[in-house]
Amino acid sequence: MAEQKKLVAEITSMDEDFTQWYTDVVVKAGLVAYSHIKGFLVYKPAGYALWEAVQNLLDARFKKTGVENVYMPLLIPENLMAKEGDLVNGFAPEVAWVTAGGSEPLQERLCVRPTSETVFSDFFRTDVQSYRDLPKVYNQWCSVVRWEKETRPFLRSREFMWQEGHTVHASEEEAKARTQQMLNVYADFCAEDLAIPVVKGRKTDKEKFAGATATYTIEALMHDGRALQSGTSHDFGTKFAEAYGIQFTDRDNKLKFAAQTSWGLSTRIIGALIMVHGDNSGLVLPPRIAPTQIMIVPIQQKKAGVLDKAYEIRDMLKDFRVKVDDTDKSPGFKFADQEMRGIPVRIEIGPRDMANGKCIIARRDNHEKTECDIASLPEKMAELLPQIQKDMYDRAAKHLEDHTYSAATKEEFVRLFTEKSGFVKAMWCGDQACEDKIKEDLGVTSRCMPFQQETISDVCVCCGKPAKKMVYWGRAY
RNA sequence: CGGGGUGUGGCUCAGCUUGGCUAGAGCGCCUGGUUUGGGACCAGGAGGCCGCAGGUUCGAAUCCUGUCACCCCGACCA
Repeated sequence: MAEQKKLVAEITSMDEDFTQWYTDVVVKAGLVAYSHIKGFLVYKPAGYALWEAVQNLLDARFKKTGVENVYMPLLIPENLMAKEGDLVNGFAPEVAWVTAGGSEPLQERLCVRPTSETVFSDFFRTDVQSYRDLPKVYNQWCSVVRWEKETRPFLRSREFMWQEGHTVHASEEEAKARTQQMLNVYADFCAEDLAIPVVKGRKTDKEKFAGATATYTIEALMHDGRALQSGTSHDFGTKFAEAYGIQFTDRDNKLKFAAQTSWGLSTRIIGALIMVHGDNSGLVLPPRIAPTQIMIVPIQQKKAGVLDKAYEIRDMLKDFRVKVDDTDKSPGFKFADQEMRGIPVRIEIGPRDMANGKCIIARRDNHEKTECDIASLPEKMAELLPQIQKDMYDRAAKHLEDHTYSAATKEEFVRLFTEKSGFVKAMWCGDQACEDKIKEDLGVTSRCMPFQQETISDVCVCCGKPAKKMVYWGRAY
């Protein structure tokens, strides 16, 4: 039953053309539609439901750590944006501007937020006066705009939805602890809810967020061996506080600059979900995130009692997110369509099964079909859905492991990136010139300096000087 | 921003080179019927200022000029 043959004719095989496969899945699974503006997407119900599920699961994790949600303005005056030099320079090329209100030109142009450090900082400036006001652990769910030149659904769009957390603290240690805490929230969310294993680490100075003192990241590996930065957490130290004047009086009656963090995870994570778990029949959703977990397909649904039985099964399974496909499409169409959409479990029920009180259960992740007593379905599903979740994580973890290589020498490094796709662990001297050269020569970037360091050799894989850090390298989306 | 390509019913495209009748196909959609365990079939039906503006011509989807948009490939990015 676990046949690999392509059951759905409309999508390109992922081995043939991974990029085209991705586009086909995104469109055919009904996640998004293109709009009239490049890089701005219509999120259809199936796509938005995924984002809602991300929001619900992640927000619940945030709240457990004391996060409060707020909302900040969409537009930022140019002078406010300009106060922190690195940030402006970092985002300047991709900012969209509002220059007129109605028919009147504006005195000062307004930028559509590419990220909200500036507005949060400006707000904190007046809102924080005493150590008693700290910490403030805020988050907003919103969309931001970055005028990207090349766009891909979910992976890189000009408008994208995300959450951005912004916090202020009385000490730099506390801020640093918060960045790591949130990075762990992201990593746990990916592993437990999305069944996506990630590598946790710190970004090099070249790759870090404009204006941050340190950027931490979770990096995931897609099915084609390319890396995707899936969530970031930034430590600002007191840098923004100094630029925006966020000072507070501490216990010792001294005026001090506050320490800040920010952390974000975007709709890009949906791209990761597609590219980590998807197969040649389409999307494959882990049960915990799947908007619909079980779809019941009645066979010969016009025969007396069949639809009633399907609804009866649905009611038995009301602890799960379950639906009956009672459209008048043929069963074959429904099977293929639901596979395209990634629904984790399908239950087939027809006259043949009804006669002996059984039904067919089909797993989306491995195409396995089994027979099951209708009466024992609730227990069976309570067991099967977590099993699928676990199997999907294990498969992704094995893929990550199998596609993570080590290179001790430059020759090995070059060979691996020429012959293989995935992460390559290699030593680095800490000099940006080597990062630049590696990018130039191989099109490969440093993904992160993992928290779990190893010593592969003593010297930099690029220049041969003494090594400072072990780095995960990869081709990134 | 540089190089290449494409704009024709909801979608994928044909027609354009060599201007000419009422602009076509497949898919999808609607109605009715027969079907239903891996993308069903029959019959009937609806739907198009040919991206936009101007020009040439008796006549333009087709030729010319301009313009806009999108796609692909490179330099920048969650």
